[in-house]
Amino acid sequence: METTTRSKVTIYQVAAEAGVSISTVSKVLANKAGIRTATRTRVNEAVERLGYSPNLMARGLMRGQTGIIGLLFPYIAEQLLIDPHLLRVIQGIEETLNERDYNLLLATSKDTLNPASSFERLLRGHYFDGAIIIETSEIYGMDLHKLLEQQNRPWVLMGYPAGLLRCYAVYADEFMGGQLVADHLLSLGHRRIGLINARPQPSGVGERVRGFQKVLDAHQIILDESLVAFGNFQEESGYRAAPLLLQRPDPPSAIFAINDRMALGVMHWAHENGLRIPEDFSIIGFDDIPAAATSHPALTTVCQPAVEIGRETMRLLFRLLEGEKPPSHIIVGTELICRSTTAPLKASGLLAS
Amino acid sequence: METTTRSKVTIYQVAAEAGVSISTVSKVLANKAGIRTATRTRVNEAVERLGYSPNLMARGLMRGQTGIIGLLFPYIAEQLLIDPHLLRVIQGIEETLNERDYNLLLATSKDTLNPASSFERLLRGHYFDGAIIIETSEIYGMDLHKLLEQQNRPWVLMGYPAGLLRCYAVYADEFMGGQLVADHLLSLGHRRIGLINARPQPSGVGERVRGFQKVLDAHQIILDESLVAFGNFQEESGYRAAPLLLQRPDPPSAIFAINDRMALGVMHWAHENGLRIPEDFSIIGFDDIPAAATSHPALTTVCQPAVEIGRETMRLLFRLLEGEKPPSHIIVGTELICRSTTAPLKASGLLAS
DNA sequence: TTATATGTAGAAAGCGCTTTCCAAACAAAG
DNA sequence: CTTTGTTTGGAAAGCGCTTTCTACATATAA
Repeated sequence: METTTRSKVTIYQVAAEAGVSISTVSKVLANKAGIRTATRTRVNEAVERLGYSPNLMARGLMRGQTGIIGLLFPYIAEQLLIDPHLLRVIQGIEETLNERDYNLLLATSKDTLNPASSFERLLRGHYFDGAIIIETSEIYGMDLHKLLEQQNRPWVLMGYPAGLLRCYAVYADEFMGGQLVADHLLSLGHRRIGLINARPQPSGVGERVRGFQKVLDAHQIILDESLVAFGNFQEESGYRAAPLLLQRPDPPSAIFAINDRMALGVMHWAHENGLRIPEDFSIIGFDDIPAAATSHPALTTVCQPAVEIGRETMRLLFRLLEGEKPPSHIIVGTELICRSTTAPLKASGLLAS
Repeated sequence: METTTRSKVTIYQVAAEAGVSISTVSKVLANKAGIRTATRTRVNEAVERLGYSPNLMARGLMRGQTGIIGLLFPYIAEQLLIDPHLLRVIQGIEETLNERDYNLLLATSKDTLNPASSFERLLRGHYFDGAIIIETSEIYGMDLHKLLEQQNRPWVLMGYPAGLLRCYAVYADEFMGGQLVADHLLSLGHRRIGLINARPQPSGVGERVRGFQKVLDAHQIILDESLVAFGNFQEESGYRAAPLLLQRPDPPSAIFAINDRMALGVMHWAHENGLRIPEDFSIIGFDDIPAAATSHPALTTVCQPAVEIGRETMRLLFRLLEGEKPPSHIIVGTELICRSTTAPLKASGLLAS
């Protein structure tokens, strides 16, 4: 408790305490050459004794950079509730941030009338050295990137750069994810496959369907239009879509729900209606939300390497900050998480055939 | 695109453009008296034309305050996955923050060796005017508050101030929540009540049990020791605890799980084992996580007014920043969310009796 | 010994702003 | 016409730091 620390201790007190000038203190702190070891230790001791730490505002002002990275995350609460994996992304960002001496300033507008306003204030305030923008459908409405470019500061989009192609972006290969799903189902022998799609569809999600479709096409399998239902990403909508596919006279032997929550909804319905998974039909989701691992049976799904996406995003931003000219898009692979809701066709079959 | 904006526009350019001194510009921007309206508009026009916005670092340096509130949130990703309601708290904080011109700097250490380090850097850097600390069991290990006091900056704890009583804190009345649960169950006629407790138990959670206990005591109902199971807050652990209570010869007619996830686990087990809710037994959770509303049947639970907690936390911090001497603890009420997993005793009863 | 190189520390400028204080300028009063 | 009061705007100091440039030692070479 009783440190010598008293209110504001500045570089001047340290200099006085060590009997040197403030320039010397500054140089010691920045570990610059040209200071005798004896002086150096003297300063360091003074710093220790006074419990000094530099005022980052003053430093930022002088250096012309702040050591702060802005994270522009519109509607954070809503988004995270929908997409818990974004949390992992933040984690990856944070990790990489802490390796260097950067800090995260979180901006999360929820002003529906003018979502840019709070961002704008931050952006224009010269607070950050660079920014990361979490992609949400909302951001396309605001002239964020125009603002960002005006500010002449690097920024990268974490997410699918729909309609915003001339920017740096890091995102998961959802197309590949869709392919993985199709490959998996096909390799299990399924040919009659249902799809639970959704609309409106955030930019990247369409890729899941396109990748899926592509593999089916390559195998000359036609995705029966009548086997496609639409939901809204909520579990409830999967629950409602399930009977549309499963109560037909010719139900699919496998279903791809383009996100886990809807898949879980289907499972729910199946359970309540006496259908066994994967004996009666296989189901596969997308996202690998926490609930996917704990559902009964555990859901086979596709996982986005969220932490890695966060890391890569920060890394890209750092390269930009260092004046490099890095690749503009970084796409990280997805992975099939094979659990217990998918099984070979022979074991399945609602149809006797 | 083609705004007049070019690289760095400072107060000097604005002054030149408007044909006044920088002091005048500064005064206009701060809306101070003593400037003729004509001059004022001239300056404002110049600001507009150049797209100027002040450098917040410089301003912060002069004013001695930064306009930044630090949010110290250890292990954010892990925590939010466990407690989605913390998201709402952040939302409440953000709202209140945006009303004034403050910004949120997020510090989320995950450095297991020395969790304080990243916080410490921030804290000592004079970056924030004040801080909010999200209570996690981890924070008690670090000498955060010592550091905070040394920095001489106000801070408030968002959470139950276990062992840290001499601080400002805002938290939910979990004791009251426990009482609500007991009242509800009792009013439905239940007398034989099971409890799914957990350990280790974060500070505030114990209050749920204590409140619950108190009401039972008041009604001279003895909480049968053998009707108490322990989990670890995960759904899985509720699933495992369920048979311990429900497969007894004398099962309870109602169960209080001290969090929703465990309650959901119990429901899961019940469903798989042919028990109907609420016909065969009632169950009630705590937290009101999103899944509680969408479960089948929807879970009766207790809700913490998370957004309000966030708001109150910020409000308390603002009062502190303004030099007031506000009450040190603010406890906001909890609320029973009555859904479909609880029913009067007559309709229940695994026992024929 | 003088000339030159090298190592070390301080003086001073300045980052972009706020704020105090002072000087005009003008109006009102004596 | 002077005195006093009231606006209104600018000069200047300074927030706490970094960085360049200069000055002084001391060491090396001629």
